[in-house]
Amino acid sequence: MPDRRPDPVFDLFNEIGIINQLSRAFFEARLPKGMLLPHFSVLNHLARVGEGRTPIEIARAFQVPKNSMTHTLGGLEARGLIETRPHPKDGRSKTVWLTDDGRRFRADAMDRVTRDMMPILPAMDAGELGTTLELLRTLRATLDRARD
Amino acid sequence: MPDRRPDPVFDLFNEIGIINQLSRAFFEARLPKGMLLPHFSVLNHLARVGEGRTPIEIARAFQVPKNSMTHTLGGLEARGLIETRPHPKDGRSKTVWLTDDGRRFRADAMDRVTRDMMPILPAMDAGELGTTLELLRTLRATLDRARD
DNA sequence: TCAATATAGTACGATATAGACCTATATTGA
DNA sequence: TCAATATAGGTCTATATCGTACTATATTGA
Repeated sequence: MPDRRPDPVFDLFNEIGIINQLSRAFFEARLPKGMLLPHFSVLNHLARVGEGRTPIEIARAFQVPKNSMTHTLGGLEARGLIETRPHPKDGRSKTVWLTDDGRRFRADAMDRVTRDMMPILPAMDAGELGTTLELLRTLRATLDRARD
Repeated sequence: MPDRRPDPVFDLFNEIGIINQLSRAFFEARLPKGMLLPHFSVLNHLARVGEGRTPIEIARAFQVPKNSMTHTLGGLEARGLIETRPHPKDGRSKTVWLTDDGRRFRADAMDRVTRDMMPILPAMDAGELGTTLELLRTLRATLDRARD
């Protein structure tokens, strides 16, 4: 008879929630006042995945409501770290680009966080890290599909 | 020469952030209007780990600021799902207990969420799940220690 | 073709989250 | 012992988050 209550999955969500809190705190302690994790995450996303994305694409990538992303992008634009241009094909939409300041800011922040992250890494086995990432990606895809 | 940029760990944090969003949405879609994931999480924590905890202990368990926990507990108390009693040993503190309504509510919500979670489970290998939980607990402990 | 519907983004409002500061009680150590 | 310090919890405030409703543009299909 299979377990009727999937405790391990609840434990997993619980652990994920706690690590989310801790990593948010870790990052934000290394960002200037007023900059939050979502700001850094979006800059990083643009630098890694590519600029010229639309706000809705970015919102989907982070699985946050588009309103939240509008707000985050507003903060970045007010600080001059991104700029938006009209969408060449879709009049309803627009595209998001890093400014030079934004690129610089992101690189600096990344350096700072990376440096302080280094001592943490040895605690984790590379193989297990791979397995973990794989499982989390599966879980993410499944949850994504489960969302009617 | 080792990788100077711990991409996999950043990827891990990123995946964790996204799953956090998705699981929050999954749970909240199955809770009555106005009830949020933190409310359910605290009820569940009390039921599983034990009642009679102080607010500060609960805040530490979830790694959220005590103010946030005060707010969450306030919501639960206003709905009659928990009650607080003075701390027997510490006049500054108090203890948190489930009410009968709270126990009932938590059991019902758990049933609903568990039922809808069932189809998701086969996507995950039990062994990998164990490895993942272990690694995340290590990471959590490390981050916890890194926090000066 | 063009009416019906879908989608991108925004404005507004409600509420969660969390920082700074305050009060009361506990703990510590000279 | 008791002054100095630490801790639990709350208040006040700022802001992040996100739901609802709206406008403008795109897409669809009869």
